[in-house]
Amino acid sequence: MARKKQSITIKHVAADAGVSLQTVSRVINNEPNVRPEMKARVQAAIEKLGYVPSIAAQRMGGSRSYLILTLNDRDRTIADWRERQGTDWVDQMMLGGMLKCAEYGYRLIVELVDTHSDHIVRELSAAIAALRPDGVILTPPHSDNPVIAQMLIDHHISFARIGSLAEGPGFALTMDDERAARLATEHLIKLRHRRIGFIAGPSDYALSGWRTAGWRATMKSARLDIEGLLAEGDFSSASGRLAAAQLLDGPSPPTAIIASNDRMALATLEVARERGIEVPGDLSLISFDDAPIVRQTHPPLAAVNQPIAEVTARAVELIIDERAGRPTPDGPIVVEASLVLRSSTAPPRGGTG
Amino acid sequence: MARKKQSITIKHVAADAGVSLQTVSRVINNEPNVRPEMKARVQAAIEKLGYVPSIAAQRMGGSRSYLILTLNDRDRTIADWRERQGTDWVDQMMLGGMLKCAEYGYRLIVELVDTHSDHIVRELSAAIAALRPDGVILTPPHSDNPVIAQMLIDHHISFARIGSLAEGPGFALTMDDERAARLATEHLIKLRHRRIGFIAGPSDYALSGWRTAGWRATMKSARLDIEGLLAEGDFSSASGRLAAAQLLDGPSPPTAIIASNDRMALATLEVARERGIEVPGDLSLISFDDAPIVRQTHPPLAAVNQPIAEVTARAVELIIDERAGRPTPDGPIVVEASLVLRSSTAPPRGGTG
DNA sequence: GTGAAAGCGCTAACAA
DNA sequence: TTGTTAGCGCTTTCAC
Repeated sequence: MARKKQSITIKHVAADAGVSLQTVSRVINNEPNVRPEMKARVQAAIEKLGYVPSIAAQRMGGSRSYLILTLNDRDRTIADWRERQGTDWVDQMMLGGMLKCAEYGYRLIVELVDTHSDHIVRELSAAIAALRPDGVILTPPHSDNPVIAQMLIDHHISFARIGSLAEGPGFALTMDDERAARLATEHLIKLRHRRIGFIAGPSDYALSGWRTAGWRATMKSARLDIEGLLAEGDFSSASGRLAAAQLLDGPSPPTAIIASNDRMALATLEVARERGIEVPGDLSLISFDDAPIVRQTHPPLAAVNQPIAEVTARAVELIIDERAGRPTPDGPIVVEASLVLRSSTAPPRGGTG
Repeated sequence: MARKKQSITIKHVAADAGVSLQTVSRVINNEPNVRPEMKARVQAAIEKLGYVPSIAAQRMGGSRSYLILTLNDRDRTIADWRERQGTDWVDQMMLGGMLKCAEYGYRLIVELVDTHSDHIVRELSAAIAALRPDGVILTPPHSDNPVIAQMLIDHHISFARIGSLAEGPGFALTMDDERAARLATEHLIKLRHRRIGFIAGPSDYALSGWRTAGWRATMKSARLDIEGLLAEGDFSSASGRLAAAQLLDGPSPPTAIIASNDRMALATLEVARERGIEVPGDLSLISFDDAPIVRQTHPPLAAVNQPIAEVTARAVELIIDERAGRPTPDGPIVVEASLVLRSSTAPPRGGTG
């Protein structure tokens, strides 16, 4: 077996095909103005030599880097990994994003960044300078961060914002959290619940507002009172326990609760169990996110399933399309979440709340 | 806010500090032969301008790419992600690998490859040619693949093999599967079990052999018979069911079972439940891997916890050390797995098997 | 200890 | 339609 120490470059291909470097470059990049015959010859040489362009060199030459970065919140991501509860967000992002990237010869790099503004500027600058990615995918809670957006604009980097409805530069993609909350609320109303509690997420996440709004609007349409039925957590388990306690210990507790994420839903389940409140007999429970863990609880939890893989794949596609000069849609892209029913919901005792 | 369209390069730093490009380069790379005074001046300029070296350019210049690749089995990884059971392997690799990479200014890129030999050569070639990684981390079942090793050697790329004991080039890292299986077996023996079944993994994974060997050796030391107590699965749930059935339906079924991964352990739990066999009353159960899911079952499963994050961090460290010319250890690196007890084990009914 | 030169593999702008 | 010429930002020689 020959030791090919020297990797083969565009030069070798050009020599083998008997054409200029530029022609090879044109073939590689699928550019026009190459006769089919030439193209075939070059491609034959590429095949034969097993040539693959160097991304570093392509970058240097001033074109694409074939790198797409995802920006994820460092603390939250690491905490999720450490807890080993199954980090659905990152997993599903990789599933959707990496596979789509691979289709186009791109790579996805996960970049963890600090939430604090001054850190984020430094970290993102460094990542951009070092990697020169072709595109960046923003995830909550960074999706609508104006500082990040401006930096990306300055550097002429395409970007997508997952979980965002804001207009402006960059592609906005949403799973329509408001609609998702509505679905959950309507399901409970249909079961004849009248006192439906809601545990909101932290306000630095735009989606927290949308989810709460969806619940609030649906309750209003059904002429149901929401007095004492809203509590706020920060997505953590501890905050979920507090919120659940607040709702359940009130003067007129809910017969159903929707929690804005899995962790808080699990906390609610715990609190209910401690108080001898049966789920779903005494209390129906619906969760947001549908991470692996909610399928294993007793009872398994109904949940809003977020199509993170799909939305990430779309984000990648949009970035690549834009870079390639293909037309891209205008408004926000909507990939709808769905409600997955399991055995955590039931009619309230007595048939009405 | 100024629009810095043109990113700042080593030239700007050199100009600002009033030195040559070369001197700046030396400072960046911490090379000798720079007077402290010069060094300080250059570093001040770097700070001031917020300069970050371009990885692409560094690569081009013929030095490090600051990229480390992990090679993971495509089908298995995607299947895990799709099932959404919490993909512990990849998560934990990222946790350990990314954080360690970040410490040294490296990035980790997850590369999915096909198991088939001819595909793997093509895919790895392409990845190497495109990315020119400084190092590659091999995971089972690719850790001892001689074709991969030879390619990496040919390209002078450092590599680490996770879950390998083989000598030869590349760093071998192991979680000592044999010892882990011994721990599990000994725990059961101490509980007075005498018929301890073992569900092995597929033979294309070297670690399957080690785990089985650990169980076998421990049984032998305790003078316990293993007749009819070994079944083999392929890490899938279906195979786990078959294996469990094979063991439990035998003439003299085990009072305890060790399964070589979580999925097969869960399958065993299911099969037991179907047959009315109580865990841990009638059957003790220990799992390998300790993925999130086994904490949520009823009962939660005792499991061998694989320190994947730590072992990946070590692998990254070894690669970076080698690249930096620092001394690296000789033999295989051992990061020991531990046995996590939960409520799935108990003495056998009647005190003896 | 420092600097000037050449070149890494590729693409953009130009010329033919 | 094709080929030629400059760079891209950095690191490596090898002088000084």
